[in-house]
Amino acid sequence: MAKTSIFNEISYSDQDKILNDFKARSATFNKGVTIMSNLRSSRDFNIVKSGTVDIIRFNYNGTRTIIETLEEDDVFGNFSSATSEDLYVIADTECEIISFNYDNIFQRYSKNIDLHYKFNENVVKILANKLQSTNDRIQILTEKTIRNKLLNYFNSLYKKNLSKNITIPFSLTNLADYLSIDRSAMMRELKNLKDEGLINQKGKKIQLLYYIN
Amino acid sequence: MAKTSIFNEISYSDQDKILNDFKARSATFNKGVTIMSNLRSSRDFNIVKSGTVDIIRFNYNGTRTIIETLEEDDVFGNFSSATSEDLYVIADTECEIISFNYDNIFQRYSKNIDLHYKFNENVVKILANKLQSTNDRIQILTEKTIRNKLLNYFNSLYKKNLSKNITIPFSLTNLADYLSIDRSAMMRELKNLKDEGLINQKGKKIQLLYYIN
DNA sequence: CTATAATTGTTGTTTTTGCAACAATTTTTT
DNA sequence: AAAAAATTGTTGCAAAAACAACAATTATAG
Repeated sequence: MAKTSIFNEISYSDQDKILNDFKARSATFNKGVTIMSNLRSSRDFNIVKSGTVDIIRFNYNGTRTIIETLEEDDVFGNFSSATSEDLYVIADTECEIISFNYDNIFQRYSKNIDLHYKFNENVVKILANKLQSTNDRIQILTEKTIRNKLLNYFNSLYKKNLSKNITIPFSLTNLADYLSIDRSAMMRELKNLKDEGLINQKGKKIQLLYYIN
Repeated sequence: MAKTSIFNEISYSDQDKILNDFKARSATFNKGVTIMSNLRSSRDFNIVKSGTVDIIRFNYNGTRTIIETLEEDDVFGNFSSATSEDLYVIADTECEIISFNYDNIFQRYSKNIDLHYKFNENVVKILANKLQSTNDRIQILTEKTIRNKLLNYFNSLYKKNLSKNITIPFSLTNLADYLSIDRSAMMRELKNLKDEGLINQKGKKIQLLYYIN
């Protein structure tokens, strides 16, 4: 199941019809702007059409954590977070967001229904995909040691890019947070991996020196 | 978004039409039987119509871990697992499973299309729901201490049942596995929680004595 | 261009967790 | 009903991770 875009196999003119029929809203946001402040209670299904977006949790101590970084064609909505979390969606770069209301998507129209059906198919595929990457994340988190979390995470990047030269898509500080481990402990473990000749690392650039698969 | 069944708002006679149009297969399995042995490579979308099934991973050391326990109306498919995992689906009790092939679901028929559209709506809602509970699980796993993992997990059960008297739905051994913590360390922490008067616990029965929300 | 903020890199110490091993209890099988 | 298997409950000890604190480097903003 390869990555599907919401408008996969839908022509531009048909895309317009869909946007129109489903009363979708399109908006552009400048870098740093808060796109949404209460993701959990949103009734929208949103697509990142261009740019990148961060999903962020503010911790009780005032610090903020990046839960996820989304790129073009990624989607977000209330399904993106746990039931008790309250998340913010923030523009990481200038970006365009298209928003559908759930109720509108499921409204059946006599016209263009074939088209709507295709759109729904894409939505299903995207959600199934997202579910799979969420499960990937769970597998990483269930690893018991920091070393195994790191190696598992590196492998997932390796599989995505099919290259042993990988670049962490966020800061090391955020990586520690993403893997739910202490940053200094992670740095120590990265050093161990380097000393043992398993990886090269300089900042976010990592080269895997071990045999995979 | 309340829990949706795949046939939500679809009459029995219409359900038959859907099963027929989409060439769904229905099968009954006895307790203990392996329903599927290679979930990751499955091209099916499956629904538990009755009974309960376990999704299981066999660890390299020969032990098995329950990844998930599914009940009536729950669904499973290749989206249920991480890309590198190979999982087994096993009947926990006698159960009936309905399987759809992805390609068939997305085929458009001129007849009954309204019905198919409704079915697709339900599929979307179910996947969105599943994504949310998966995110709940991630939130629990990202807790740093065993105590916080336990309390977070208890809270999720509390929210589900709206009662402070909760029953762990699997053995304590499996609970430790689910939370990805050492069993003995978990038992120790349960004892601490009891000693501090935060909970009562006897086997799988737990009573929450602390203030929630 | 300089000052300020953020991130990275490092280390010692404390706390938590995992491991191992075993007895007690409960459940399942024969 | 007895035997076998699985689960629960405990503990000492070793290993791993978190915490804390700070210097060095890099990025950002005025």
